[in-house]
Amino acid sequence: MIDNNVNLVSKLKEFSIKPSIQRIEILEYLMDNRIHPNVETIYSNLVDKMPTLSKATVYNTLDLFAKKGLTNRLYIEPNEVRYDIRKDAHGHFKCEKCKKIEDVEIYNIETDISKNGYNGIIHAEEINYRGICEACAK
Amino acid sequence: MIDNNVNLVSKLKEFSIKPSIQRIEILEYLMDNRIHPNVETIYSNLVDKMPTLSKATVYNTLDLFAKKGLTNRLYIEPNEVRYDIRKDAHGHFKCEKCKKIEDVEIYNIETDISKNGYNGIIHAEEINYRGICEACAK
DNA sequence: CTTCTGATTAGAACAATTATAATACTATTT
DNA sequence: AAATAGTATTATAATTGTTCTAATCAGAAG
Repeated sequence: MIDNNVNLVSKLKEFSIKPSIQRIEILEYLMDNRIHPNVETIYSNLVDKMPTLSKATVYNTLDLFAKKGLTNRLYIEPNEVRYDIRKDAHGHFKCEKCKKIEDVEIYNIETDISKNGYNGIIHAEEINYRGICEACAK
Repeated sequence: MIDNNVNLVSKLKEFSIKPSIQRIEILEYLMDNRIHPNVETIYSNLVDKMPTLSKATVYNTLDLFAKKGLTNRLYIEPNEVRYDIRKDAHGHFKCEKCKKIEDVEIYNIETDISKNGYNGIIHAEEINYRGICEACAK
């Protein structure tokens, strides 16, 4: 546990984020639960452990994480932001039946629009699919 | 005008949508304004012409259009759904400065995840970029 | 110890969306 | 033409994710 916290703290420091108990706990939750959670899910899972936690803190923390490049914001849901700590290029699949969001591997991808003559500055890229997932399809 | 409406009506029928005045007007707005509007924008632009229009009708109509495959719902914004009538494969670029959403062409794209061994049923695909657009970048 | 800055909180405010119940319209059948 | 059934539309309330704001807290700096 202590050893684990050392890792979490150094992870935060690696991204120039000052560690606080709330930030460590939120980071730990994200790393242990790769389910692309929303703020509500994160909050309700941590509030038992940290009774003084507020939703605003979760929002603030995740905004900070995103700004520092530690997490990505996912806009795959119409009405809520999801968060993903996995940083390598991959896509997401939202199952319309079971509602789960899965990572999907995307090989051979060529979506670098700068190679297509686009000269804007790209900060983030997101590839989303919607449909029926493998488990629900059969 | 009458001629134009004929086109709009046949477009609706092509997608098995029963024409109504509201549906014709909303479709016309989408075809004339390729700005990926949200419900609010569509509503406020049409309410002068059709004073009895309600937002619920706009929501219902766009949900119907999406279900029938006439439009796509875009989740590029955190808290609101945008609508796009263009149906060929392309991406979207949201400028964080001027807030505009542009279409971006994506050539050489290989995002067909079924080719990567994914066996789910894909209903929709979305590729979003965020950053600073060409106009704001220079 | 005091001051200052940034972190955190709690709760109000806001805005997009959905749900619901009532009303109006349209087409069909009698 | 009248009655009926089914759909379209409305108006409003309710819900919900997010942001804002003012107050408090914790820790660092002087």
